[in-house]
Amino acid sequence: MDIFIDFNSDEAFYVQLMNQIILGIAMERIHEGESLPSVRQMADAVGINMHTVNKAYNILRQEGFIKLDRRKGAVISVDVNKLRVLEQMRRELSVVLARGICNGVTRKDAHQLVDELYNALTNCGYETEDE
Amino acid sequence: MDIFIDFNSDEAFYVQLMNQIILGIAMERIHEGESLPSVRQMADAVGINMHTVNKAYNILRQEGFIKLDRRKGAVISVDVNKLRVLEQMRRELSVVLARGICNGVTRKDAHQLVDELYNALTNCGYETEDE
DNA sequence: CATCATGTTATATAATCGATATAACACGTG
DNA sequence: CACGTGTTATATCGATTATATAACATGATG
Repeated sequence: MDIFIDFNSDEAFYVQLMNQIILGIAMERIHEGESLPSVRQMADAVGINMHTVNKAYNILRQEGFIKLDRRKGAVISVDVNKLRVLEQMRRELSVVLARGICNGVTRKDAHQLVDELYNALTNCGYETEDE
Repeated sequence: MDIFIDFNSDEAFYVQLMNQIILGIAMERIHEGESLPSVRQMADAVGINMHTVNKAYNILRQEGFIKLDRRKGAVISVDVNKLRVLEQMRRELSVVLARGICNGVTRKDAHQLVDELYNALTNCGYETEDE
């Protein structure tokens, strides 16, 4: 998991860290059962403070992406909760889609974007069907 | 345009205001050429400060949703920039989709969600095609 | 057992952000 | 002119973000 913090971004460091870890899990660049670097190691590696990393890890735990174990550190362990996540997606997506609709993004465009991102995240080709 | 600010939300007031206006434009509850209430009227109406409304209006102008005219106030005037918005959508969507993928949201689920929201926003039925 | 690294917790500080308040200015309209 | 408008300038207050230093309990290692 190579993580890069953009110090000029307007996104908080802990949010950048969280997002990249979530992307990493989705892209299977890190797998269930594997551990993230310790808060101090991660902090050193990406150049931010220990407590900022700790904050990110704790929210990730709270959201069910990792489990914190004093022995094994921050272990990837997704507590699948499809309904909860679908609700969260619905809320965030509605505004994103509205922005698009105002700017001429068609339904087809939106689906194409979803497919594109889905492929990029799952690396399983160009098929539109997945079940 | 009836706008409601959730004072208990963790979302900033000016973000809530922006989002509801963008949703309003997408849903055609307010149309190109029409004006939003003045910053002071809007502030009174929803119960927040004038400067908070001003901040929202200015960002909306900066993002090309309205034009500020001393005569006509905040006029809806979408400066269509599909490419810019698609880039923004790509960035925001990737994290949303990654969250979903980690939680068992399939490609089909994602498309279904897009369709559902697209229908809700555009009120044009249940068709999956739109061009 | 002693050492070490770990997560955790507690403070403290500085900078930034969000929200409000008051005031003033330039401008267009009635 | 008087009024409402957007705009700008300060000031204040609280919360958030990020850092820093320190301490503690615990698991692993030698």
